[in-house]
Amino acid sequence: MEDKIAKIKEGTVEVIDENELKEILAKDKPIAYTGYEPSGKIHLGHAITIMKLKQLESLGFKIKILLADYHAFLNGKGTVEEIAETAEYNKKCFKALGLIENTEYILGSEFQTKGEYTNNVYQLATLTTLKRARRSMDMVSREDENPKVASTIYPLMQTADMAALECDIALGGLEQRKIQMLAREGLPKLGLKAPVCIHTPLLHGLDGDDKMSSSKGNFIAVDDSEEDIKTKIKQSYCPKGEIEGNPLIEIAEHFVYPFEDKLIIERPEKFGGNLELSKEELLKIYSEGNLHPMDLKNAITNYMIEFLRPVRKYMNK
RNA sequence: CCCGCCUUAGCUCAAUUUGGCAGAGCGUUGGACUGUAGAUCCAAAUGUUGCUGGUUCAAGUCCGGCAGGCGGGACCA
Repeated sequence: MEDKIAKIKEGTVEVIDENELKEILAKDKPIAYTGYEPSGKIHLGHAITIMKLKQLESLGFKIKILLADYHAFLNGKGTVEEIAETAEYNKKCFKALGLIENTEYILGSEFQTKGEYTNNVYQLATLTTLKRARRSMDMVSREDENPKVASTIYPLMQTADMAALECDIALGGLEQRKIQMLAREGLPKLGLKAPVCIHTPLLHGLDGDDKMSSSKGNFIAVDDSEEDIKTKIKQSYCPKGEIEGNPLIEIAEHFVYPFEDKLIIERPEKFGGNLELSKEELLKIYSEGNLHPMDLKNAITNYMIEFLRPVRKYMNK
């Protein structure tokens, strides 16, 4: 039990609430869900949550992935038809990342117009202030000079989703935090049980921006070609000696060390020869300025090309 | 339904009272400097001026219509 909790917490920012998590772990087949707005590219940021879902699956959870087509529509991401296509593509990406057999993929529009669901949304609408709803969308909403009513319906629907999907855990990136907290507050008011909310950290963009995001093009997509991975990493922001906000250090933390004890760094003799670094060693040597950024970049490039090889393979078949 | 205002490069905005070759900053791209990127320096690219009709030798600029947006008013039997 304690062991499971430690595993679940690993690589997350917060679990709200840990005591409730214990109760959930006692259940027979608890349900964990994450919702994704269909997106043109599935990138490493998405992959962090997918990997966490995989882990939850291995710990006995049933996984539900919401392909949130209506949410994307409300967020101005395109026409319903375009979004439906993107959703199919995303589903394939998620499968390529390993969520194949025991994962239930659910299209939002399949249930988000039903009576009980919309009733919950209307109930929540009477309980939620405009400001609170808008504020919850700060990190999620597409920036819009003229914000639409849609952006305030969005968090209410996300709350209703949790009830409809009967989830015990709602997993999401940290940008979801305010919506999730709104949900934890709102659901009990409807006499419903709020899920445990788990938030994963946000990856910095390759350009050093606060957030890796498909709209900014500062990401590595899970199905990027080897060439794309190379050039993207080569052009990445990577200040010497700095660990904080360094996207390549973050990639190492989230994509290398959960799976490998050592990161292999190959470099010519004139630069000191090859190295194999544990996480602690990497952080130490890099922050001391004793590992050249280019060596780190080359190592991460080689690693990520291999890491994502099965994904590319799956996507191409 | 009525009135007023707004719409110019990817973004923020210029374009002299009184029509005269559509510009800047940021961003983007390319080079220089670095064993990476960034910073810095140098260079370059980018426009159906919301759409549409008209006046004029000449319209971003003046007139009409339309669309979208913002603000207000009216209606509240």
